[in-house]
Amino acid sequence: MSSCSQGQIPVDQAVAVIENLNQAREGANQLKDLLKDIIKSKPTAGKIMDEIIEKLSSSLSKLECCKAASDPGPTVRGGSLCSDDRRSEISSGKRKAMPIPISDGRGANRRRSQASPGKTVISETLEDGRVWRKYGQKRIQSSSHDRSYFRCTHKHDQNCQATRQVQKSEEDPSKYNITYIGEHTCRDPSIFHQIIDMPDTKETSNSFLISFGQTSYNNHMKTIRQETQVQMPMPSSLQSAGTQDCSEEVLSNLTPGSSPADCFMLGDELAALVGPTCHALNVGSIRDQHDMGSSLHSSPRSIEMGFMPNSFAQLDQDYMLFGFDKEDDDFPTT
DNA sequence: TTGATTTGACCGGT
DNA sequence: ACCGGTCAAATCAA
Repeated sequence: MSSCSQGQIPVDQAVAVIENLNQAREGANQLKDLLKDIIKSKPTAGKIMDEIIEKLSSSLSKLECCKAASDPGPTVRGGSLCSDDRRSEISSGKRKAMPIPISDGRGANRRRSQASPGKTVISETLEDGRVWRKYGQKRIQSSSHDRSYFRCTHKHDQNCQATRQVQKSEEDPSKYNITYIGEHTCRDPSIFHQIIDMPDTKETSNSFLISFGQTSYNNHMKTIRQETQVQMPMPSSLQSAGTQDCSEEVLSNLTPGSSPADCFMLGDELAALVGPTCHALNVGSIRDQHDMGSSLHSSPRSIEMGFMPNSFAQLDQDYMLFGFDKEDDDFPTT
């Protein structure tokens, strides 16, 4: 049985969905074009259209990846999943003095095939909601600006193959041309926002959010269905005393600018705060469930904790997320 | 101390 | 041989 790598959607259905999404995106683009005069006077309308198109594109790319994953095809990097695990072999000293045997993988397909140019976007910011790690920078012949190379932070811990290339725009150096290559296969909590953004999808029907903060979590959170959201003031004891321990099985999902010290333990106090309003959450027992995947994501503006029973593969089911704003600004959208 | 960035070297494709 | 993508030691920063 051929199915997507997440084991959720049969490929034949995925193909049909891709077809529908393509038509929907095409229609949205046409609609945007037709409404361009209205969009000029009401930029919000244009923004909404852009978001719709973006969501469709995002869903499409995920499904395309899903479909591609089911087809036998060339591997991205010579089929080696651990091609750069050579650090342990080169213990110390200059690399120049260390001849590398062909058999260790260095002779493998090191350069990515140019047959897959990736998806290029122009952005004023490098932020896109993902956590990237820079691994190189090169002066490019055809450009006056250097090109920077980023890989997903979770390349090693989750074998995520996503990379991006960032280059300042030739036309407008204040903007960046960002080329995304490969799909994220990691489960970065940043994508929780994308899930939360889609209140009508199946994904959120089983998700829960507790948001602490002086104001609503942000505009994203306003879209969450009422029955799965609990708003409450930030407990003072969590602001201070609760920050010293981080014994959860926390993945390295911290965004730049954050620190491990931002993590905190959710305890019985929170369970008491949640109370019967959110009886589906057995907060007191969460930290005792060792087979539960959990992750923590923090940024200068918010802290989120996600808990997924059993494995990341079941992200869509019984997913729980906690978060609160440190400030009452809108959460950065990317 | 640990994780991220820098930067020259290495390597494969053209 | 050249170009561009990636590696990894050195360095930086928190």
